[in-house]
Amino acid sequence: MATIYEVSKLAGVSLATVSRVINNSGKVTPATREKVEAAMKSLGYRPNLIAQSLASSRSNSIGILVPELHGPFFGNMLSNIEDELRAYGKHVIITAGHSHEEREKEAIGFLASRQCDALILHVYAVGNDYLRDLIKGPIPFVLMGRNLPEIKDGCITIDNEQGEYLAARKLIELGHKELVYIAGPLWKSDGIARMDGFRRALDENGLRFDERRVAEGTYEEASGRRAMRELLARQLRFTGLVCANDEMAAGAIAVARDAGMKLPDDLSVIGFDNVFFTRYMHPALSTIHYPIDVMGRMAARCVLRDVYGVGGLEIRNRFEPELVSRASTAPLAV
Amino acid sequence: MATIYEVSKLAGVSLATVSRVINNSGKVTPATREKVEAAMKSLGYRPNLIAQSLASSRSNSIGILVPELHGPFFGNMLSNIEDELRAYGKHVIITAGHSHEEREKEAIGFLASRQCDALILHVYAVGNDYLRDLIKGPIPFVLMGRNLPEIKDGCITIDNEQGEYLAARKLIELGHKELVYIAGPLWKSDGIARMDGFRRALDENGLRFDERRVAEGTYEEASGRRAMRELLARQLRFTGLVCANDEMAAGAIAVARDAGMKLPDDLSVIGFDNVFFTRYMHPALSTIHYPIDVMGRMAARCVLRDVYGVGGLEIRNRFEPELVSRASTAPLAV
DNA sequence: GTATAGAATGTAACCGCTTACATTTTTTGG
DNA sequence: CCAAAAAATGTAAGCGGTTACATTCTATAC
Repeated sequence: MATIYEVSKLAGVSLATVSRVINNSGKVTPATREKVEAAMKSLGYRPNLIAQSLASSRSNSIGILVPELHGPFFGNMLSNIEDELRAYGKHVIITAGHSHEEREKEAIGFLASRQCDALILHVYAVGNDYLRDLIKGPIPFVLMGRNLPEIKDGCITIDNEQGEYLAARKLIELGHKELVYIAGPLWKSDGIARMDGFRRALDENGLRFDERRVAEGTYEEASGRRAMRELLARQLRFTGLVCANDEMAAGAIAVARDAGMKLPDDLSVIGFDNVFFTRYMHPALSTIHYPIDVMGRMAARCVLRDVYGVGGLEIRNRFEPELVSRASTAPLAV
Repeated sequence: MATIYEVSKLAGVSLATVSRVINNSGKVTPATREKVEAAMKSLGYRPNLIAQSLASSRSNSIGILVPELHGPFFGNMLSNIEDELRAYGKHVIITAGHSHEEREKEAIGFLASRQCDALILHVYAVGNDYLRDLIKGPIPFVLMGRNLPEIKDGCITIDNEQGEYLAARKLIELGHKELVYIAGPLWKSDGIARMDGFRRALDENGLRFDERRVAEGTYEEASGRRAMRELLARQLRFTGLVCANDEMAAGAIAVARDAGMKLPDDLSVIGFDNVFFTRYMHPALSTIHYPIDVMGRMAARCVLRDVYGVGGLEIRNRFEPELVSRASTAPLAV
């Protein structure tokens, strides 16, 4: 690989001048610029980003930390973040934290030592205190799916409580009075918020919240299956199922079918997130739309604005979930 | 952020010694090692990976290029690659090429200037000649889903032709004689191979291959819908549908249903890839298993072996697709 | 106790670039 | 045509590490 030094020699100018044309900074005569560019081309020169970063203490790369790389949810987010950032010549370094405290911390450490200019964090396991300490650190970050009052403008959130409220209310409006709930992990803030929303819908409609009608899952499909089995084993009667996310809904549906239930005749089901495959399901799954794609873009724009001083970007921090009504929810059969 | 210099001062040793304990290289007395470690801890020191890379021309990071970050397929691959690499303290830089020649090349350029120690490439658009040139370059790479004879040991592939052969044969064995095919993009090598496999199954069973019974898609769900509409518009009779991947199958199924077909009674469908959501579909989709997870791991191991000299790794380069029989395929109704 | 090999540590150049500042060249105005 | 200001270019000191080589220390053998 050719270095800046060879370019400067070939072009007959100094290192500084070459650097100037690379970065489009400072004044350079069109004539010399041309000479330098010709030299660069003829050598196939590409700046060494590592050296640039070290010298300028700016890496033009943004670290992203998500719980998982697979699955239907985060890929979408990553894709949009990368898109938005690339348009401004920024790059992403992606890593997974697996919702595990130590691994999340380690990942943040890695991204930091990698000299990321900023971080986009979708974390569950680390505590707010840890994040508050992180604010004091040198590297700015934006937080997804989680609110930290200290950095309000750097949080991209959605109203999970309201979302699940809408979901449960939908079933109630359809006439269902006997509901069960498959919750997300109740140590995660969104898991709690969603369950709260479910409960509020019951309260507002004079239905009793009953712990026996709730089973906790992990947001994974298999846990949805497990949860549904538990629920069935409890011998309750129910005609409506609210799931804290779509994957668990998919799992629960499979088990319900095995148990002989017909959808949506015997059981109406509603999920949460509106991931892409809900449309492929049969019946297509009703759900709550979580605009993770837009939210990813917004996180990227926060970085662009706060770290790189890009102006004129339209940014929203707070999102409202929306009901998506499909075929998996039907009026209660009389 | 503390630097190595501060550590060395606090510990009362030289830079070199600190470097030695960081890298566990060379000889260091237990006593001094302890002093240094204490100093590092008390300063909260973390080596600057950028500086390390520059000095050592080894970045411990591997560049990954995939067509897309979203969708059901590549997330799985990324997840497994990252897992495997992390276990050896290596890190990934992920980027998307969108099956677009310029963007793929640009991405490779970026990863190269980022001083990646190696690349894992899942590319479609760049030609073999370009890849051959890349071999001559300084940065080793492994190729996924594509074969380049020059670097046989660095290719992780699957027999796409055989896979689609199995798929079509399955339907034929079930008694279906009137098949249609929704192909992948026919400019992609796997798109072609899969169609070849479909054709071979017909040939071997005395069925005629008819271009009117083929519609080309892009591997995306929407294109599966489009393709199915085309097929229906042609007024052919068919009882079996082979799709070049699962997403298109999902789209095609939705359209077939809208047209009044019942699955699997009126139509048997088989996909390809065995992505996670095929199990959530109803009827669950028969498909061809593509072990992208294991293949990701293997790619990672190639890098570990070839670039970092890790020994004793079990590595497979060539994979055989396997038929996964589920409920979407049924014997032809008489 | 001393010579000597081997182990531990230190010194300083270098990785490829940026950038503050110094120097040279060009432009401008009287 | 010359001085002063402005513009273009050059010089050299880092950025935070690694590493070849030089130096110092320790242990061993006689």
